[in-house]
Amino acid sequence: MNTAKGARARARTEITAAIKEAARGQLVAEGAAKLSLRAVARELGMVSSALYRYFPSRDDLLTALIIDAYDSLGAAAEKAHHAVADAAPLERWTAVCVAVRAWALAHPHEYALIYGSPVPGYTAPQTTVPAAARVGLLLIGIVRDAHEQGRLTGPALPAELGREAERMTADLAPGLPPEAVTALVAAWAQLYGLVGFELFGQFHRVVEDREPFFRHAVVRLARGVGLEP
Amino acid sequence: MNTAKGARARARTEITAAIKEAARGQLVAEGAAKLSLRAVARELGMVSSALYRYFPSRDDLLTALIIDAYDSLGAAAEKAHHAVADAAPLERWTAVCVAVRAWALAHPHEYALIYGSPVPGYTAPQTTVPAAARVGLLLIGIVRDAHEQGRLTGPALPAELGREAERMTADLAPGLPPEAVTALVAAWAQLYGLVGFELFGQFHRVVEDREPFFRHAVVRLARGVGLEP
DNA sequence: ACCAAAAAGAGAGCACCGCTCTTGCTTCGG
DNA sequence: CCGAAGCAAGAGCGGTGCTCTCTTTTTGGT
Repeated sequence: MNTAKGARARARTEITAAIKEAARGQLVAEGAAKLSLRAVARELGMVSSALYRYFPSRDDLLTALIIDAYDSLGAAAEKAHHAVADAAPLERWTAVCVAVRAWALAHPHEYALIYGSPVPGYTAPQTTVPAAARVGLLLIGIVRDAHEQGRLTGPALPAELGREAERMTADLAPGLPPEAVTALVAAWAQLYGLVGFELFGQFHRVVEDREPFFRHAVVRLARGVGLEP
Repeated sequence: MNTAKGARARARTEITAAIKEAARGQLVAEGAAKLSLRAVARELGMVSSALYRYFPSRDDLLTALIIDAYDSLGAAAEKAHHAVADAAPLERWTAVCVAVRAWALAHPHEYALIYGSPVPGYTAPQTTVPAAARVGLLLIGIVRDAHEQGRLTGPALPAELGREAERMTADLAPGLPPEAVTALVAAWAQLYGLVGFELFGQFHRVVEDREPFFRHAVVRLARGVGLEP
């Protein structure tokens, strides 16, 4: 499908990729706020206006980078999970969480792009949703397997959440106990709280030995969801 | 100390405050990335270069806003805590967490400023530390009271964390059980994961009935730390 | 095979930005 | 009362995102 498209189409995809790569380089060097279309164009030997043939605005370039980042994170998590796919649910859970943290530490600016503050008036387009969901789906799958293996213990849940818990269960993971789904969604958010605090410096002079701390916290998260040791 | 300082000093503090207020206005309207010194100056009827008498750079203005935001959040949390200071630890814990969430929802851009991605090359100056610590100290105090009342139950902790847990305990909350301190630090980070996900749209089409969900998650957090119901 | 249409690049230009420097005016303190 | 310090103003530098126009190149239908 590459060669059949003609020289022009091939050049387009190549240049689009080159732009994204150069932009990613700027991202790791300077951060999202300093990403400059003109600098990207300069690096590629183009004139700035030519860039607008490929991305209608700076924010669209950022959106493309966001989707790539979600996909990169999702792929890293999936790869780590695949390596322990036959292990116990708790191990799989830990592997995914550890992979998320490792990816974040390796790509801090891209992590900030997707889980930090959203840019100015910008709201993430629907396009990002599937890529963003990959880690969540992985965690749901682990809990589902545990449930089917009868290795999921259920905690108590206040009655007021009954309705919402059932709705979330129907939407996200039908068949699972609603209490587990509620705890899972919370654990999902809390995981990124841990990663974000480490990455953005909040743990400075608070947590020093971070990897074991993280592993421990993540196991506690899993226990909260009902994953047995 | 205001009137005794002479007209010039009084004017300086007033203008500094006016600049911060105008900047805060821009912040809620446009977000931190679009905060423009020139626009602030325009709004105040000054010329842009005059602003540099008060803040040596845009980042310094942002730093001032960051400190104010930490203080505003800390004050809101402390006020909410004071209202239930005589209640059971779990209630006090919940009150503080709910206040953090409420403040974040009411001041999303300021929340993004302090708990979102850090700006470009910028590292938070040491000045922000005391203001940033207020909520954490509140939570520590609640757990300490629970411990002194004998209402703190301790969970198991892997041996590998012994060293780090003891160090954190000595630094943050000497006298408390190290397992509780470890869980507390994790819960502290996880709290902001919950708030951030709601605020930055990650819960869109996932969690709908957010306040009860949050309260529930926060109670689970407290249980994890060892606070009895 | 040709030729109109579509796509792409180049350049000039607009309005804005952070920031610096110089020039006068006002207030302060000895 | 007067020199020094603080302050506002203006011009200007290099940078930004983005638009518009003009030219060249590639494409696809007749």
